[in-house]
Amino acid sequence: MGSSIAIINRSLHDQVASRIRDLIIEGSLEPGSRIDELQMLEELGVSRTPFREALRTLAAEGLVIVRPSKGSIVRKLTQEDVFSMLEVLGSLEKLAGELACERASDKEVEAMVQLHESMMECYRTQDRMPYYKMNQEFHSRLAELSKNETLQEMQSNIQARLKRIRYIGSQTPESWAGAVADHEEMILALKGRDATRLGQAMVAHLKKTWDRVKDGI
Amino acid sequence: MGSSIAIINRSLHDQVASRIRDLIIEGSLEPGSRIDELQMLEELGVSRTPFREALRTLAAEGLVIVRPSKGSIVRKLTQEDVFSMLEVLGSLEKLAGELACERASDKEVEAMVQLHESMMECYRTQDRMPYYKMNQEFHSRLAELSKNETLQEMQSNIQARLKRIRYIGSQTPESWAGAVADHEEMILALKGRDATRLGQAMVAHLKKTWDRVKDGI
DNA sequence: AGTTTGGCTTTTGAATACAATATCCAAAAT
DNA sequence: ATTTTGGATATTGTATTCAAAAGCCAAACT
Repeated sequence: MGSSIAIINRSLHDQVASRIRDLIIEGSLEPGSRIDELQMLEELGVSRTPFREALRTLAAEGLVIVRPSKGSIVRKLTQEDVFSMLEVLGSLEKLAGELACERASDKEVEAMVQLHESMMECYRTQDRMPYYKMNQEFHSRLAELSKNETLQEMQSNIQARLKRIRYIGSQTPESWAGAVADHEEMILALKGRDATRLGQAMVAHLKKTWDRVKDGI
Repeated sequence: MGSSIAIINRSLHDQVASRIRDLIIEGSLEPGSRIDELQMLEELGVSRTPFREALRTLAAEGLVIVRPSKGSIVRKLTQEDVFSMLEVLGSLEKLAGELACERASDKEVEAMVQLHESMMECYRTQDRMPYYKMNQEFHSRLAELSKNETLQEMQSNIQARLKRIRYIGSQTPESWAGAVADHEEMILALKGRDATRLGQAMVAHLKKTWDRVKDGI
Protein backbone atom coordinates (compact mmCIF):
# COMPACT_ATOMS: atom_id res chain seq x y z
CA MET A 1 0.00 0.00 0.00
CA GLY A 2 1.38 3.41 -1.00
CA SER A 3 4.04 3.10 -3.68
CA SER A 4 7.26 5.06 -3.39
CA ILE A 5 6.15 7.23 -6.27
CA ALA A 6 3.12 8.29 -4.30
CA ILE A 7 5.19 8.99 -1.21
CA ILE A 8 7.42 11.56 -2.82
CA ASN A 9 4.31 13.40 -3.91
CA ARG A 10 2.82 13.42 -0.46
CA SER A 11 3.28 16.47 1.65
CA LEU A 12 5.37 16.31 4.74
CA HIS A 13 2.57 16.46 7.26
CA ASP A 14 0.98 13.38 5.72
CA GLN A 15 4.22 11.49 6.02
CA VAL A 16 4.57 12.65 9.60
CA ALA A 17 1.01 11.56 10.34
CA SER A 18 1.76 8.11 8.97
CA ARG A 19 4.92 7.77 11.01
CA ILE A 20 3.16 8.75 14.20
CA ARG A 21 0.33 6.37 13.38
CA ASP A 22 2.87 3.57 13.09
CA LEU A 23 4.49 4.54 16.36
CA ILE A 24 1.13 4.38 18.07
CA ILE A 25 0.17 1.04 16.55
CA GLU A 26 3.44 -0.69 17.29
CA GLY A 27 3.26 0.67 20.81
CA SER A 28 6.32 2.94 20.91
CA LEU A 29 3.98 5.71 21.96
CA GLU A 30 2.07 4.50 24.94
CA PRO A 31 -1.64 5.24 25.28
CA GLY A 32 -2.29 8.02 27.72
CA SER A 33 1.23 9.34 27.58
CA ARG A 34 2.00 12.88 26.57
CA ILE A 35 3.53 13.38 23.14
CA ASP A 36 6.69 15.41 23.66
CA GLU A 37 6.84 17.77 20.71
CA LEU A 38 10.50 18.67 21.09
CA GLN A 39 11.62 15.09 21.29
CA MET A 40 9.37 14.00 18.42
CA LEU A 41 10.60 16.83 16.24
CA GLU A 42 14.17 15.70 16.76
CA GLU A 43 13.33 12.10 15.98
CA LEU A 44 11.31 12.91 12.90
CA GLY A 45 13.57 15.67 11.72
CA VAL A 46 10.83 18.11 10.79
CA SER A 47 9.74 21.45 12.11
CA ARG A 48 6.72 22.16 14.23
CA THR A 49 4.35 23.32 11.51
CA PRO A 50 3.94 20.04 9.61
CA PHE A 51 4.13 18.13 12.87
CA ARG A 52 1.25 20.02 14.41
CA GLU A 53 -0.78 19.70 11.24
CA ALA A 54 -0.22 15.96 11.46
CA LEU A 55 -1.47 16.01 15.04
CA ARG A 56 -4.67 17.70 13.91
CA THR A 57 -5.25 14.98 11.38
CA LEU A 58 -4.63 12.26 13.92
CA ALA A 59 -6.92 14.00 16.39
CA ALA A 60 -9.74 14.07 13.84
CA GLU A 61 -9.10 10.38 13.23
CA GLY A 62 -9.49 9.75 16.94
CA LEU A 63 -5.99 8.46 17.58
CA VAL A 64 -4.71 11.34 19.68
CA ILE A 65 -6.31 13.97 21.86
CA VAL A 66 -5.12 17.55 21.85
CA ARG A 67 -5.79 19.43 25.05
CA PRO A 68 -5.51 23.15 24.40
CA SER A 69 -2.32 24.57 25.89
CA LYS A 70 -1.62 21.30 27.64
CA GLY A 71 -0.16 19.18 24.93
CA SER A 72 -1.35 16.11 23.09
CA ILE A 73 -1.70 12.62 24.40
CA VAL A 74 -2.15 9.28 22.72
CA ARG A 75 -5.76 8.34 23.08
CA LYS A 76 -6.25 5.62 25.60
CA LEU A 77 -9.06 3.25 24.83
CA THR A 78 -11.31 2.19 27.65
CA GLN A 79 -13.26 -1.04 27.60
CA GLU A 80 -16.34 0.99 26.75
CA ASP A 81 -14.54 2.61 23.82
CA VAL A 82 -13.51 -0.72 22.38
CA PHE A 83 -16.91 -2.26 22.93
CA SER A 84 -18.64 0.61 21.19
CA MET A 85 -16.20 0.42 18.29
CA LEU A 86 -16.74 -3.28 17.83
CA GLU A 87 -20.49 -2.81 18.05
CA VAL A 88 -20.39 -0.25 15.25
CA LEU A 89 -17.84 -2.22 13.28
CA GLY A 90 -20.13 -5.22 13.50
CA SER A 91 -22.98 -3.23 12.05
CA LEU A 92 -20.80 -1.82 9.29
CA GLU A 93 -19.31 -5.14 8.32
CA LYS A 94 -22.72 -6.72 8.36
CA LEU A 95 -23.82 -4.14 5.83
CA ALA A 96 -20.61 -4.66 3.89
CA GLY A 97 -21.25 -8.38 3.72
CA GLU A 98 -24.83 -7.98 2.59
CA LEU A 99 -23.92 -5.48 -0.10
CA ALA A 100 -20.94 -7.53 -1.24
CA CYS A 101 -23.24 -10.47 -1.94
CA GLU A 102 -25.29 -8.26 -4.22
CA ARG A 103 -22.63 -6.14 -5.84
CA ALA A 104 -19.37 -8.07 -6.10
CA SER A 105 -18.41 -9.62 -9.42
CA ASP A 106 -17.72 -13.32 -9.69
CA LYS A 107 -14.08 -12.47 -10.23
CA GLU A 108 -13.94 -10.47 -7.02
CA VAL A 109 -15.58 -13.26 -5.07
CA GLU A 110 -13.03 -15.66 -6.51
CA ALA A 111 -10.21 -13.37 -5.35
CA MET A 112 -11.63 -13.41 -1.85
CA VAL A 113 -11.70 -17.18 -1.90
CA GLN A 114 -8.06 -17.18 -2.99
CA LEU A 115 -7.14 -14.87 -0.12
CA HIS A 116 -8.98 -17.15 2.25
CA GLU A 117 -7.01 -20.14 0.97
CA SER A 118 -3.77 -18.29 1.63
CA MET A 119 -4.91 -17.54 5.14
CA MET A 120 -5.77 -21.16 5.71
CA GLU A 121 -2.29 -22.10 4.56
CA CYS A 122 -0.82 -19.71 7.13
CA TYR A 123 -3.05 -21.22 9.76
CA ARG A 124 -1.85 -24.68 8.93
CA THR A 125 1.78 -23.63 9.24
CA GLN A 126 0.94 -21.45 12.25
CA ASP A 127 2.38 -18.31 10.66
CA ARG A 128 0.83 -15.65 12.83
CA MET A 129 2.17 -12.47 11.30
CA PRO A 130 1.22 -13.06 7.67
CA TYR A 131 -2.15 -14.34 8.85
CA TYR A 132 -2.69 -11.16 10.82
CA LYS A 133 -1.87 -9.01 7.84
CA MET A 134 -4.05 -11.02 5.47
CA ASN A 135 -6.88 -10.84 7.95
CA GLN A 136 -6.75 -7.05 7.87
CA GLU A 137 -6.70 -7.29 4.10
CA PHE A 138 -9.67 -9.66 4.12
CA HIS A 139 -11.89 -7.27 6.03
CA SER A 140 -10.79 -4.25 3.99
CA ARG A 141 -11.46 -6.10 0.78
CA LEU A 142 -14.91 -7.12 1.92
CA ALA A 143 -15.66 -3.46 2.55
CA GLU A 144 -14.44 -2.66 -0.95
CA LEU A 145 -16.81 -5.21 -2.42
CA SER A 146 -19.70 -3.29 -0.91
CA LYS A 147 -18.92 -0.62 -3.52
CA ASN A 148 -19.72 1.92 -0.86
CA GLU A 149 -16.92 4.41 -0.31
CA THR A 150 -18.32 5.89 2.87
CA LEU A 151 -18.57 2.43 4.34
CA GLN A 152 -14.96 1.72 3.42
CA GLU A 153 -13.84 4.98 4.97
CA MET A 154 -15.68 4.43 8.26
CA GLN A 155 -14.57 0.84 8.51
CA SER A 156 -10.96 1.72 7.88
CA ASN A 157 -11.13 4.47 10.48
CA ILE A 158 -12.35 2.11 13.17
CA GLN A 159 -9.87 -0.54 12.07
CA ALA A 160 -7.07 1.98 12.52
CA ARG A 161 -8.19 2.83 16.02
CA LEU A 162 -8.41 -0.81 16.99
CA LYS A 163 -5.27 -1.95 15.25
CA ARG A 164 -3.06 -1.76 18.30
CA ILE A 165 -5.57 -3.61 20.42
CA ARG A 166 -5.96 -6.39 17.93
CA TYR A 167 -2.24 -6.53 17.39
CA ILE A 168 -1.50 -7.14 21.04
CA GLY A 169 -4.71 -9.09 21.37
CA SER A 170 -2.73 -12.25 20.89
CA GLN A 171 -5.17 -15.02 20.20
CA THR A 172 -5.00 -18.33 21.95
CA PRO A 173 -4.86 -21.42 19.73
CA GLU A 174 -8.57 -22.03 20.42
CA SER A 175 -9.69 -18.51 19.55
CA TRP A 176 -7.60 -18.62 16.40
CA ALA A 177 -9.34 -21.82 15.42
CA GLY A 178 -12.65 -20.11 16.09
CA ALA A 179 -11.73 -17.17 13.89
CA VAL A 180 -10.75 -19.49 11.09
CA ALA A 181 -14.08 -21.28 11.36
CA ASP A 182 -15.85 -17.91 11.18
CA HIS A 183 -13.98 -17.07 8.01
CA GLU A 184 -14.90 -20.41 6.52
CA GLU A 185 -18.53 -19.57 7.11
CA MET A 186 -18.12 -16.12 5.60
CA ILE A 187 -16.57 -17.51 2.46
CA LEU A 188 -19.33 -20.06 2.06
CA ALA A 189 -21.97 -17.38 2.44
CA LEU A 190 -20.21 -15.10 -0.02
CA LYS A 191 -19.80 -17.86 -2.58
CA GLY A 192 -23.49 -18.65 -2.24
CA ARG A 193 -24.36 -14.95 -2.45
CA ASP A 194 -26.38 -15.39 0.70
CA ALA A 195 -26.56 -11.85 2.02
CA THR A 196 -28.42 -12.64 5.22
CA ARG A 197 -26.08 -15.45 6.10
CA LEU A 198 -22.96 -13.39 5.48
CA GLY A 199 -24.39 -10.50 7.45
CA GLN A 200 -25.02 -12.74 10.41
CA ALA A 201 -21.57 -14.27 10.09
CA MET A 202 -19.98 -10.82 10.28
CA VAL A 203 -21.91 -9.83 13.38
CA ALA A 204 -21.11 -13.12 15.07
CA HIS A 205 -17.44 -12.78 14.20
CA LEU A 206 -17.21 -9.31 15.71
CA LYS A 207 -19.01 -10.45 18.85
CA LYS A 208 -16.41 -13.16 19.33
CA THR A 209 -13.67 -10.63 18.76
CA TRP A 210 -14.99 -8.71 21.73
CA ASP A 211 -14.97 -11.82 23.92
CA ARG A 212 -11.43 -12.51 22.86
CA VAL A 213 -10.15 -9.03 23.44
CA LYS A 214 -12.10 -7.59 26.34
CA ASP A 215 -9.93 -8.91 29.14
CA GLY A 216 -6.74 -7.57 27.61
CA ILE A 217 -7.74 -3.92 27.75
CA MET B 1 -24.32 23.07 22.25
CA GLY B 2 -20.99 24.78 23.13
CA SER B 3 -21.46 27.42 25.78
CA SER B 4 -19.61 30.72 25.55
CA ILE B 5 -17.41 29.68 28.43
CA ALA B 6 -16.23 26.74 26.43
CA ILE B 7 -15.62 28.87 23.38
CA ILE B 8 -13.12 31.18 25.00
CA ASN B 9 -11.15 28.13 26.06
CA ARG B 10 -11.05 26.75 22.56
CA SER B 11 -7.94 27.25 20.53
CA LEU B 12 -8.06 29.42 17.49
CA HIS B 13 -7.86 26.69 14.91
CA ASP B 14 -10.97 25.08 16.34
CA GLN B 15 -12.86 28.30 16.08
CA VAL B 16 -11.62 28.74 12.53
CA ALA B 17 -12.67 25.19 11.67
CA SER B 18 -16.17 25.90 12.98
CA ARG B 19 -16.47 29.11 11.00
CA ILE B 20 -15.40 27.42 7.79
CA ARG B 21 -17.80 24.56 8.48
CA ASP B 22 -20.59 27.09 8.76
CA LEU B 23 -19.55 28.80 5.55
CA ILE B 24 -19.67 25.47 3.77
CA ILE B 25 -23.03 24.46 5.17
CA GLU B 26 -24.74 27.75 4.45
CA GLY B 27 -23.29 27.65 0.96
CA SER B 28 -21.03 30.70 1.00
CA LEU B 29 -18.24 28.39 -0.01
CA GLU B 30 -19.38 26.54 -3.08
CA PRO B 31 -18.60 22.85 -3.46
CA GLY B 32 -15.77 22.24 -5.86
CA SER B 33 -14.47 25.78 -5.62
CA ARG B 34 -10.95 26.53 -4.50
CA ILE B 35 -10.53 27.97 -1.04
CA ASP B 36 -8.50 31.14 -1.43
CA GLU B 37 -6.22 31.25 1.60
CA LEU B 38 -5.31 34.92 1.28
CA GLN B 39 -8.89 36.03 1.01
CA MET B 40 -10.05 33.71 3.80
CA LEU B 41 -7.29 34.92 6.10
CA GLU B 42 -8.42 38.49 5.61
CA GLU B 43 -12.04 37.62 6.28
CA LEU B 44 -11.31 35.56 9.35
CA GLY B 45 -8.57 37.82 10.64
CA VAL B 46 -6.16 35.05 11.55
CA SER B 47 -2.78 33.98 10.31
CA ARG B 48 -1.99 31.01 8.16
CA THR B 49 -0.90 28.59 10.86
CA PRO B 50 -4.23 28.12 12.64
CA PHE B 51 -6.06 28.38 9.35
CA ARG B 52 -4.13 25.54 7.81
CA GLU B 53 -4.53 23.45 10.93
CA ALA B 54 -8.26 23.98 10.63
CA LEU B 55 -8.11 22.82 7.02
CA ARG B 56 -6.43 19.61 8.12
CA THR B 57 -9.23 18.96 10.58
CA LEU B 58 -11.88 19.63 7.97
CA ALA B 59 -10.06 17.39 5.52
CA ALA B 60 -10.06 14.53 8.00
CA GLU B 61 -13.76 15.14 8.51
CA GLY B 62 -14.29 14.83 4.78
CA LEU B 63 -15.58 18.34 4.19
CA VAL B 64 -12.65 19.66 2.18
CA ILE B 65 -9.98 18.10 0.04
CA VAL B 66 -6.41 19.29 0.18
CA ARG B 67 -4.46 18.63 -2.95
CA PRO B 68 -0.73 18.89 -2.26
CA SER B 69 0.70 22.11 -3.61
CA LYS B 70 -2.53 22.81 -5.44
CA GLY B 71 -4.69 24.27 -2.76
CA SER B 72 -7.81 23.09 -1.03
CA ILE B 73 -11.27 22.76 -2.43
CA VAL B 74 -14.64 22.29 -0.83
CA ARG B 75 -15.57 18.69 -1.31
CA LYS B 76 -18.20 18.25 -3.93
CA LEU B 77 -20.61 15.43 -3.30
CA THR B 78 -21.59 13.26 -6.21
CA GLN B 79 -24.83 11.30 -6.28
CA GLU B 80 -22.81 8.20 -5.45
CA ASP B 81 -21.27 9.93 -2.44
CA VAL B 82 -24.64 10.94 -1.05
CA PHE B 83 -26.15 7.55 -1.74
CA SER B 84 -23.32 5.78 0.03
CA MET B 85 -23.59 8.14 2.98
CA LEU B 86 -27.30 7.57 3.34
CA GLU B 87 -26.82 3.84 3.02
CA VAL B 88 -24.31 3.87 5.89
CA LEU B 89 -26.33 6.37 7.87
CA GLY B 90 -29.33 4.08 7.52
CA SER B 91 -27.37 1.21 8.95
CA LEU B 92 -26.01 3.33 11.80
CA GLU B 93 -29.38 4.79 12.73
CA LYS B 94 -30.93 1.37 12.55
CA LEU B 95 -28.42 0.22 15.12
CA ALA B 96 -28.98 3.39 17.13
CA GLY B 97 -32.70 2.74 17.20
CA GLU B 98 -32.33 -0.87 18.25
CA LEU B 99 -29.90 -0.02 21.02
CA ALA B 100 -31.98 2.92 22.18
CA CYS B 101 -34.93 0.62 22.75
CA GLU B 102 -32.79 -1.49 25.05
CA ARG B 103 -30.71 1.15 26.76
CA ALA B 104 -32.65 4.38 27.05
CA SER B 105 -34.26 5.28 30.34
CA ASP B 106 -37.99 5.97 30.53
CA LYS B 107 -37.15 9.59 31.18
CA GLU B 108 -35.06 9.81 28.04
CA VAL B 109 -37.80 8.22 25.99
CA GLU B 110 -40.25 10.72 27.41
CA ALA B 111 -37.92 13.57 26.40
CA MET B 112 -37.89 12.24 22.85
CA VAL B 113 -41.66 12.18 22.81
CA GLN B 114 -41.67 15.78 23.97
CA LEU B 115 -39.31 16.77 21.19
CA HIS B 116 -41.53 14.98 18.71
CA GLU B 117 -44.54 16.92 19.97
CA SER B 118 -42.68 20.18 19.43
CA MET B 119 -41.83 19.12 15.91
CA MET B 120 -45.47 18.29 15.23
CA GLU B 121 -46.41 21.73 16.43
CA CYS B 122 -43.96 23.27 13.94
CA TYR B 123 -45.39 21.08 11.23
CA ARG B 124 -48.91 22.27 12.00
CA THR B 125 -47.84 25.91 11.79
CA GLN B 126 -45.56 25.13 8.84
CA ASP B 127 -42.47 26.54 10.53
CA ARG B 128 -39.77 25.05 8.38
CA MET B 129 -36.63 26.34 10.06
CA PRO B 130 -37.29 25.30 13.64
CA TYR B 131 -38.56 21.96 12.35
CA TYR B 132 -35.33 21.46 10.43
CA LYS B 133 -33.26 22.20 13.52
CA MET B 134 -35.32 19.98 15.77
CA ASN B 135 -35.08 17.22 13.22
CA GLN B 136 -31.29 17.33 13.42
CA GLU B 137 -31.64 17.30 17.17
CA PHE B 138 -34.00 14.34 17.01
CA HIS B 139 -31.56 12.16 15.13
CA SER B 140 -28.59 13.20 17.27
CA ARG B 141 -30.52 12.45 20.42
CA LEU B 142 -31.52 9.03 19.18
CA ALA B 143 -27.84 8.29 18.62
CA GLU B 144 -27.14 9.43 22.17
CA LEU B 145 -29.72 7.02 23.51
CA SER B 146 -27.76 4.18 22.00
CA LYS B 147 -25.15 4.90 24.67
CA ASN B 148 -22.54 4.16 22.07
CA GLU B 149 -20.03 6.98 21.66
CA THR B 150 -18.47 5.67 18.48
CA LEU B 151 -21.89 5.45 16.93
CA GLN B 152 -22.63 9.03 17.90
CA GLU B 153 -19.35 10.19 16.48
CA MET B 154 -19.81 8.44 13.14
CA GLN B 155 -23.40 9.55 12.81
CA SER B 156 -22.55 13.13 13.55
CA ASN B 157 -19.73 13.04 11.02
CA ILE B 158 -22.02 11.88 8.24
CA GLN B 159 -24.70 14.32 9.33
CA ALA B 160 -22.18 17.15 9.03
CA ARG B 161 -21.23 16.13 5.52
CA LEU B 162 -24.85 15.91 4.45
CA LYS B 163 -26.05 18.99 6.23
CA ARG B 164 -25.80 21.28 3.25
CA ILE B 165 -27.56 18.81 1.01
CA ARG B 166 -30.41 18.33 3.41
CA TYR B 167 -30.58 22.04 4.02
CA ILE B 168 -31.08 22.86 0.36
CA GLY B 169 -32.99 19.63 -0.12
CA SER B 170 -36.16 21.61 0.24
CA GLN B 171 -38.92 19.20 0.91
CA THR B 172 -42.22 19.41 -0.91
CA PRO B 173 -45.38 19.50 1.22
CA GLU B 174 -45.95 15.81 0.45
CA SER B 175 -42.47 14.69 1.39
CA TRP B 176 -42.66 16.70 4.59
CA ALA B 177 -45.87 14.93 5.44
CA GLY B 178 -44.15 11.64 4.72
CA ALA B 179 -41.26 12.51 7.02
CA VAL B 180 -43.68 13.42 9.78
CA ALA B 181 -45.42 10.09 9.38
CA ASP B 182 -42.06 8.33 9.60
CA HIS B 183 -41.31 10.11 12.84
CA GLU B 184 -44.68 9.16 14.22
CA GLU B 185 -43.82 5.54 13.56
CA MET B 186 -40.41 5.92 15.19
CA ILE B 187 -41.88 7.38 18.33
CA LEU B 188 -44.45 4.62 18.58
CA ALA B 189 -41.76 1.98 18.22
CA LEU B 190 -39.53 3.68 20.77
CA LYS B 191 -42.35 4.03 23.27
CA GLY B 192 -43.12 0.35 22.82
CA ARG B 193 -39.42 -0.51 23.09
CA ASP B 194 -39.79 -2.45 19.90
CA ALA B 195 -36.20 -2.61 18.67
CA THR B 196 -36.91 -4.39 15.42
CA ARG B 197 -39.71 -2.04 14.52
CA LEU B 198 -37.65 1.06 15.26
CA GLY B 199 -34.72 -0.33 13.32
CA GLN B 200 -36.90 -0.87 10.30
CA ALA B 201 -38.43 2.56 10.67
CA MET B 202 -34.99 4.16 10.60
CA VAL B 203 -33.92 2.31 7.47
CA ALA B 204 -37.18 3.15 5.75
CA HIS B 205 -36.85 6.80 6.71
CA LEU B 206 -33.35 7.05 5.28
CA LYS B 207 -34.41 5.33 2.08
CA LYS B 208 -37.11 7.93 1.59
CA THR B 209 -34.62 10.67 2.30
CA TRP B 210 -32.63 9.42 -0.66
CA ASP B 211 -35.67 9.48 -2.93
CA ARG B 212 -36.40 12.97 -1.81
CA VAL B 213 -32.91 14.29 -2.26
CA LYS B 214 -31.38 12.42 -5.19
CA ASP B 215 -32.64 14.65 -7.97
CA GLY B 216 -31.37 17.79 -6.31
CA ILE B 217 -27.68 16.82 -6.38
C1' DA C 1 4.62 22.49 59.21
C1' DG C 2 1.55 23.50 55.72
C1' DT C 3 -0.19 26.57 52.40
C1' DT C 4 -0.01 30.29 49.35
C1' DT C 5 2.14 33.46 46.22
C1' DG C 6 5.62 35.29 43.11
C1' DG C 7 8.63 34.71 39.55
C1' DC C 8 11.40 31.56 36.65
C1' DT C 9 11.36 27.78 33.20
C1' DT C 10 9.26 24.96 30.02
C1' DT C 11 5.93 24.18 26.68
C1' DT C 12 2.40 25.44 23.57
C1' DG C 13 0.04 28.74 20.27
C1' DA C 14 0.22 32.08 16.57
C1' DA C 15 2.50 35.15 13.25
C1' DT C 16 5.90 36.03 10.07
C1' DA C 17 9.58 35.02 7.01
C1' DC C 18 11.61 32.08 3.77
C1' DA C 19 11.69 28.24 0.28
C1' DA C 20 9.67 25.33 -3.07
C1' DT C 21 6.26 24.29 -6.31
C1' DA C 22 2.84 25.19 -9.64
C1' DT C 23 0.61 28.29 -12.84
C1' DC C 24 0.47 31.44 -16.55
C1' DC C 25 1.97 34.01 -20.37
C1' DA C 26 4.98 35.24 -23.94
C1' DA C 27 8.47 34.35 -27.16
C1' DA C 28 10.75 31.21 -30.13
C1' DA C 29 11.06 27.20 -32.85
C1' DT C 30 9.08 23.68 -35.71
C1' DA D 1 -0.37 28.39 -36.91
C1' DT D 2 0.58 25.39 -33.28
C1' DT D 3 3.40 23.65 -29.89
C1' DT D 4 7.04 24.02 -26.71
C1' DT D 5 10.00 26.18 -23.46
C1' DG D 6 11.67 29.77 -20.44
C1' DG D 7 10.89 32.81 -16.98
C1' DA D 8 8.00 35.84 -14.16
C1' DT D 9 4.26 35.63 -10.75
C1' DA D 10 1.27 33.73 -7.62
C1' DT D 11 0.36 30.24 -4.30
C1' DT D 12 1.45 26.72 -1.26
C1' DG D 13 4.64 24.31 2.09
C1' DT D 14 7.98 24.60 5.82
C1' DA D 15 10.96 26.83 9.15
C1' DT D 16 11.75 30.23 12.41
C1' DT D 17 10.55 33.72 15.57
C1' DC D 18 7.78 35.85 18.87
C1' DA D 19 4.04 35.75 22.43
C1' DA D 20 1.20 33.61 25.79
C1' DA D 21 0.00 30.12 28.83
C1' DA D 22 0.91 26.42 32.03
C1' DG D 23 3.94 24.06 35.21
C1' DC D 24 7.31 24.27 38.86
C1' DC D 25 9.93 25.52 42.73
C1' DA D 26 11.24 28.25 46.42
C1' DA D 27 10.44 31.74 49.72
C1' DA D 28 7.40 34.02 52.74
C1' DC D 29 3.53 34.11 55.46
C1' DT D 30 -0.13 32.02 58.40
